[in-house]
Amino acid sequence: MLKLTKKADYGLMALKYLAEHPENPALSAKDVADAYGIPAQLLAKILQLLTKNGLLKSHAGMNGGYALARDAREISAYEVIHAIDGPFFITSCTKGAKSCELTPSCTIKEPLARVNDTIAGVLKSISIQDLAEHEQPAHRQHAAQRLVALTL
Amino acid sequence: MLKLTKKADYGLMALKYLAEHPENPALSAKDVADAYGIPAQLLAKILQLLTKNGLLKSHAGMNGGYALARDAREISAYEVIHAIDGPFFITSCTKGAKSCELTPSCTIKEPLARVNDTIAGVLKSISIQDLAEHEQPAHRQHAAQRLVALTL
DNA sequence: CTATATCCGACTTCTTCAGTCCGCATTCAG
DNA sequence: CTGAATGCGGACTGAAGAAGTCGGATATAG
Repeated sequence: MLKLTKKADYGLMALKYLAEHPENPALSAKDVADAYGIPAQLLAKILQLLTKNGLLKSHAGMNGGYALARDAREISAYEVIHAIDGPFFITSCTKGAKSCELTPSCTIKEPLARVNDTIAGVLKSISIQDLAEHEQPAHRQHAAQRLVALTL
Repeated sequence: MLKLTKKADYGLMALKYLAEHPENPALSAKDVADAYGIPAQLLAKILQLLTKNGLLKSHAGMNGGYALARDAREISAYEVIHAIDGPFFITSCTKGAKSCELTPSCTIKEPLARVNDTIAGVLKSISIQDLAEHEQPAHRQHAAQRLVALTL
């Protein structure tokens, strides 16, 4: 509950790895999988998804592989998760399509939708570059601290 | 992925319902279940969990039922979710017990742990009272807006 | 005593996640 | 041209967790 799937995790790791090795024109799925001890075939499918969603560029054939489609700063964790796991909603009864069947109106949803937006906002604010840098940029740390101060 | 379980949803709804009916000394699981169209036996187990974790007070026997153990302002959404679904971690490899087995060190975890804390902070800031009130308190809306501004 | 409650463990069913398998298409080296 | 390396993509299996059910024990008001 409230957990990222391993696929999303793997995807983030893979993009981070690519961001850390910009010298290579293309790294194969196997390269990345070996680097992290991830099942290669599984990672392959994940990278394919990311390619289909425009986050990666792929090149088939020998010495082929994947490379970031954009600068690492321009790819957010949100995009990665969204590409792999699809749109996320905190609540089971997403008010998107057919809303909540239960009850007149589960008024609970409205505040939780706001939580949902907040989480999405935080994830959008984190770039692959941020993951690749071992030290977090200072301004982000401060933002996080003030954020907690505000919301508590 | 990244979704609340229905149990947690149900728990929040039930607490909200109790908060909206402070005049009743105790409402039975069936009362609440009927009000929302939730399976009664399932909700019963959820309320038992909440009781065991000190969020509700129970009274067996005829005219028995449940009541909030504290003021609705003093019960956070975080507590409810935690009581029902256990401790939550965004990442599969929680750095709690045995940390991540994969790889030297999946450095990805550190930034995501911060996201985790942020989400927890937001959930802690929301009380059952907030859910029960149809209008969100203004200061909280502003906080959320500033939060997004800061983190984006 | 009885009806209505909570309490609690075991169980089934359903869905989703994680991972595998296999065949096909693309590209490059020799 | 051929073969190896790679991406592409559907189908499948097994395991885990979520959702919900069942049955029985205990407590309590009338």
